[in-house]
Amino acid sequence: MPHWVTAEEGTDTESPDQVMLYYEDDASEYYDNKPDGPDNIEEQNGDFYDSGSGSDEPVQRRMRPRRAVVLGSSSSAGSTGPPSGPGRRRRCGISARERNLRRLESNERERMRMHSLNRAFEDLRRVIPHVKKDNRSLSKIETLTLAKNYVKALTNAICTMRGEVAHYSFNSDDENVEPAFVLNRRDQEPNNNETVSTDQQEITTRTQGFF
DNA sequence: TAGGCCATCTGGTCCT
DNA sequence: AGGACCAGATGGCCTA
Repeated sequence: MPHWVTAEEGTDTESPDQVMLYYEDDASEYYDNKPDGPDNIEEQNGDFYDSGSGSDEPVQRRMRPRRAVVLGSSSSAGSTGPPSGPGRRRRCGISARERNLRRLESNERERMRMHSLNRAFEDLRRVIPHVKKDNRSLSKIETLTLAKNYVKALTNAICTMRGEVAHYSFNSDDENVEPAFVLNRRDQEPNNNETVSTDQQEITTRTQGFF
């Protein structure tokens, strides 16, 4: 466990508005040696892999360095809501140790939440036809933009097949992402055992040129 | 070196 | 009350 140091360590009577918490150098134990637990990140040959997602892609795992943190001050996120600082609401009857524990638990939950969000992004990347650019995976914004375009293109294809007018047109914003379009995912994923139906091939062919 | 992308921390707000 | 969600801040990594 990290050694949390407060301005008045050992007392529960400090004003939360003036307490400064910081990690000592040996606090890296919490970050570097703590079990990975639910996110299933495994280190292999210096790279980290997400065994939960089934991906062979190395998962970037960058440890944020410990830095001084002032609790109780109106730091980054206080732009909205009531003014903070002296007089701000405080939890009654919660010791500094308890607050620290809550904060660490909250951080862990937030980390898990972001990991699950990233897994969802990875799943989305897998189902969007694209070609890796410079041998790198799609960024998040590219993934979302491509997905949007893909849905629009598929919708238009369906409309065309029904003899209806296409629902969507593609504007310049849609062209921000320019990864080449892959006609057949099986070309991209040789081990993919999925079968592509005739209708799917038809749709795929009709969406050519939208990406 | 600047800029893009990202992970993480953090505190406020919303929801159950 | 506590967890989920959100957005701002920060700093590391990578590439042009």
